[in-house]
Amino acid sequence: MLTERQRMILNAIVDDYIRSAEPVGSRSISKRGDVGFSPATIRNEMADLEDLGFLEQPHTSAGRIPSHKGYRYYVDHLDPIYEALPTEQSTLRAFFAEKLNATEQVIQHAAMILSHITNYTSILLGPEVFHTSLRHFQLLSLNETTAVAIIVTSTGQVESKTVAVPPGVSVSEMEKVVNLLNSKLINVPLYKLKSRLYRELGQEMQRHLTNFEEIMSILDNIFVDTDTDQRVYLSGATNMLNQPEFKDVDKVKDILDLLEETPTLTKMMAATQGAAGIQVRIGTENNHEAFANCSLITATYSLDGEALGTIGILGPTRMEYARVMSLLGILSKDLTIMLSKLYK
Amino acid sequence: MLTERQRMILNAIVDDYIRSAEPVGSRSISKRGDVGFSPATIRNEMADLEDLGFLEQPHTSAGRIPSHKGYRYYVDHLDPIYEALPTEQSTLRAFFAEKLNATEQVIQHAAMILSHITNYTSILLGPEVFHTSLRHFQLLSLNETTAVAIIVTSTGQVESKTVAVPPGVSVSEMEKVVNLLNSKLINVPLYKLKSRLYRELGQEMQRHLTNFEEIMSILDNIFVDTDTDQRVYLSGATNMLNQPEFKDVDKVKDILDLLEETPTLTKMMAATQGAAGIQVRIGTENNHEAFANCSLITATYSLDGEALGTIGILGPTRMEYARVMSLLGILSKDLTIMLSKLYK
DNA sequence: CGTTAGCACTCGACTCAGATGAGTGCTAAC
DNA sequence: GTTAGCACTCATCTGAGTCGAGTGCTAACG
Repeated sequence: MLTERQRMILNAIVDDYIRSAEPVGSRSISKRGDVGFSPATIRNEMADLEDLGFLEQPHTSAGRIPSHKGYRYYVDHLDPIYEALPTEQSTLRAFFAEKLNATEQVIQHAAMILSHITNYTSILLGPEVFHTSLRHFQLLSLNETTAVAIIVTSTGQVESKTVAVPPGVSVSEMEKVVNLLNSKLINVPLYKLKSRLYRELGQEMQRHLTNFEEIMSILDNIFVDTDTDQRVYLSGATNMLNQPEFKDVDKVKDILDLLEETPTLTKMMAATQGAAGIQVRIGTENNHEAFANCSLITATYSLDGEALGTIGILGPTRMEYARVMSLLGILSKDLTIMLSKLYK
Repeated sequence: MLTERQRMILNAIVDDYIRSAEPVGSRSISKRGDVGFSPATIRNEMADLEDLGFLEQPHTSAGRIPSHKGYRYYVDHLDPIYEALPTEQSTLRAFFAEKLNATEQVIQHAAMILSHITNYTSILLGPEVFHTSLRHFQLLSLNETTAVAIIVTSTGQVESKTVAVPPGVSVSEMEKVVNLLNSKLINVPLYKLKSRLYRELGQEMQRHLTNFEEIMSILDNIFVDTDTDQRVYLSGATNMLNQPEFKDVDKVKDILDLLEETPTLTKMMAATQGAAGIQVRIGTENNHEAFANCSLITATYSLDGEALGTIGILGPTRMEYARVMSLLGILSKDLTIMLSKLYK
């Protein structure tokens, strides 16, 4: 589709623009050395690239900037063997040297490191509780009307939920249920918990319990959120303010607002959950008005070969794709290794 | 210290400036009606107020803006019977109509409501785990080397921590300790837990346990953070960007950065913990460079007459003190009532 | 025929001078 | 003590002029 020379020129323009955030002119490309042509020749090619939709011109007599299509081409044809700087790699490795023994801590800390190294905003999705399994269940009554349910998952996460207990349900009855769950449903994945509960234990419970209906509704209540609730960790949101394209408050306000909306974030991050490798969504590919000038790069970490969560970096469309992709690749692999060490 | 007329003029200037964010001139004060003097007279008084340090002038031929001292005077002499608008009050009340039954949910939701109503940033400090007492303790082994400790407090909060288990410590031994804690230390405030543990149970444990030292170090590990860890909830950070004085990215960057630093926030919020009533800290009174142009208004909510946590609003020094103070007053009282209903 | 030098042209960014007007301080009169 | 009047200040706005980076086009070159 593009000639080799066009490819090189497009590449040079994107590179330059990523560094400078200013429209790139034919002269500066020519001077770089890696494209050995005169400005005039490059101008001709640039005009062609603009016709093809890879470049844009803010106004006549300005240089060119990459269009979304241009970024997309750039990313799709990126040199795959690019390696992050050794200093960055070592910072990242140092993180894994630290002894952290709770999943949540690990993820949270990873988010911080990632935003610090990259100078962009990091968004991490915690382990998908959905796919972990039940390790221990407990119901503790707080007073006459409320109780707290505690679920410990196979990854050592502790989820708790306070629920209302209808009058008439006794402590001893609840204990029966808890014992039943702990003896029969250990190691069942959480997303199967509800159906297994009904299918296998329904009859037995009905026999043992006088307030079957009420107790079932309590359990429903407990498991309703737990299995969709993927915790999202955000770090370095204010790094957005460092970007020259967002030096105008109005432009960055919508972005930061959206970052405060955890449900939306979760949904956005989960969109590529399961896809292998490193995903890049450029500008409008994010399907959010506010992120029209942002790119999101994501990777997945896993446990036992099953995707657990997602790590991502949000930056301007003019972001250092190669560097960030390399770093995310390293971190996702290391997270996978670290988590499996923790829970094997 | 100030004459009645000076007080009125200062009041009028602060009011006007809070609304308009623009330096206030003598003419506009005169036209308001509540100060029945000509611009010339008001000008004279304004000059005096500036000499006294209550007002500042951005430049000759501009109006006056309140100095920190001016705001301080304004706040200290605020009409104490100011009432928030009925519509705002009803929004706030509606919040308490919702049935929420976990402390954490309540606080988090309150933070959201508060930032929405006020259009400022809300910072809430969750119940001080420190002062709640132990309701239930549990240690669950995850694999050979790690275990998860679960602490349920009297307010129904569930705190968990994953800890490393040194080799040689057996499950049965840990169970002994757990049983001991649950039978002897229930209802002991968390901050006394460690000392009680050593004083009362040290001997007994030493008798029962072969690995006394190791187990004690695990317990130390578990209780070390729990008692200082006050969770902070932030909402509406981006509301800062709405303020005209922060329309410059550089000015707001430091503020948002500081808001991301939870430990600093916690410390700042806890600074007035325990003080009765509504506290206002204006500009540099916050002891943070970045908040030099911000004011923080806080109130405390409690349980059983003991301060549990703090709710606060952060805004520009030019913030609607009366309105916010009224709203915080209402919310803190209602929170106190709601929490005591939940846990009595 | 692809490449390049040359040149006229475009247009945002910057600068500077003048006009505008909100607001002040001072003085003198009420 | 209060106020009208007035000269003065100074940030903001406006428009003209300049600058320069960058373009597109044409003609010449190898």
